[in-house]
Amino acid sequence: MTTNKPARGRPRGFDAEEGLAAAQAMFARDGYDAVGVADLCARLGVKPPSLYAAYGSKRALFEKAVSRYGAQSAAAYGTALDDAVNPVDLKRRVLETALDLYLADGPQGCLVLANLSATADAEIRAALAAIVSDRQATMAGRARALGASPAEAEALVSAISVAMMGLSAAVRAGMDRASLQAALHQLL
Amino acid sequence: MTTNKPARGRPRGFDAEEGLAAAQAMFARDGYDAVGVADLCARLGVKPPSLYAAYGSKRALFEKAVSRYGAQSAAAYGTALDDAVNPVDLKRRVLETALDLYLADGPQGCLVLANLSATADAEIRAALAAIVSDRQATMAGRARALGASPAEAEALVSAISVAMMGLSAAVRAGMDRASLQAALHQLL
DNA sequence: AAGTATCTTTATCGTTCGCTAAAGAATATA
DNA sequence: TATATTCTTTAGCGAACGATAAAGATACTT
Repeated sequence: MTTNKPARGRPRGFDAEEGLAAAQAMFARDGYDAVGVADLCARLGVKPPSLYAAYGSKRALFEKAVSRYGAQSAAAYGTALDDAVNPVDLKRRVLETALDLYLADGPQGCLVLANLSATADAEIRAALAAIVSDRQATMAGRARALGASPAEAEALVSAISVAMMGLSAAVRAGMDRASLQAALHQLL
Repeated sequence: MTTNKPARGRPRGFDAEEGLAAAQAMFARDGYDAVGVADLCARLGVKPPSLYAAYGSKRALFEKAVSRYGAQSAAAYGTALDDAVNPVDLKRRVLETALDLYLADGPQGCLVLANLSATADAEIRAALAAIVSDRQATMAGRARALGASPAEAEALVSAISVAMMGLSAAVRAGMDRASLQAALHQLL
């Protein structure tokens, strides 16, 4: 989709999309605060001005990484919502999808939830909270479409949200997959 | 218990226990990384050298705050474990106790779990992880005493741990008490 | 009163942070 | 070839961080 225009000046010496993917992995593993501009530059083999020319700022780079993560995970969650046949089944499918996602590419948890909990930057927390809020609204709508009352849908979404936050934190705390699955089935 | 020795040199100009309580509240609300030495000094009405003379370092102060938190919460969790009549009841009692604790004195969540998720300092994370591990061992022992098999006790403790992490994170994310309670009862 | 021990204040130190001005290098167009 | 445009490098800025040396203040002990 990124139409390769003829390009005017000196071409960029690195792949911006690869760099974004690497940055996303670093932010997911270590968190926004713990990943420094120097770390990112070292990983991308680039000096700070190149990184700033390509992405604008550390925050902008993080937000691009969050967008990328959202696009990646949207398909999995969409399938879970589409396939659900009733509200309780929705909860099970969403949480199992989440756990699979959190354990993919190493035990990194959820980029959104982990940084919502961990980042000191208030503006970033607000942006992440808005994403979570959107997710919750989508789930509540689907739950109502599956027959839940508004109050039931709210409660269901709250339970899913708490469980997702717990799973993300537990994954990052090092809990192994078997224990996580045992925990999840106890919470369904 | 703190025997007031006659005191030798110039007396301290502030109450170290009050300062510790204030620091604990700050660490609980904002997290270890986000609370600076300057913030602590401003809150205690003290210059850095006084704070360092009294507590040693920012990390030492945090660890004292964690100890204090542990002593405060031990009674509540002890009651929950003591009163439990079977493993499932134990889970319910521990999680309800946790939620009450997390909402006391403002929506601060769990000092241990919140900082385990949020802090960039690896040594602090390790110390907090050890505390969590101890807690888990205690709960598993009590679950076995109430008739759970070793495997059942492990699964139960994993579920409790995931739920506690989720509750702490959800509290800190601003979820209201009613939603938290609805979520909790869906996860029991 | 003299001496000693402890705390408080002032004024930083050295490091790391995110970020950028200025100059050089590589591509396009004219 | 000349010029414009864009990226990269070198070098470093200003701010915030945790922490401290040195000097002054206040208590107890002798």
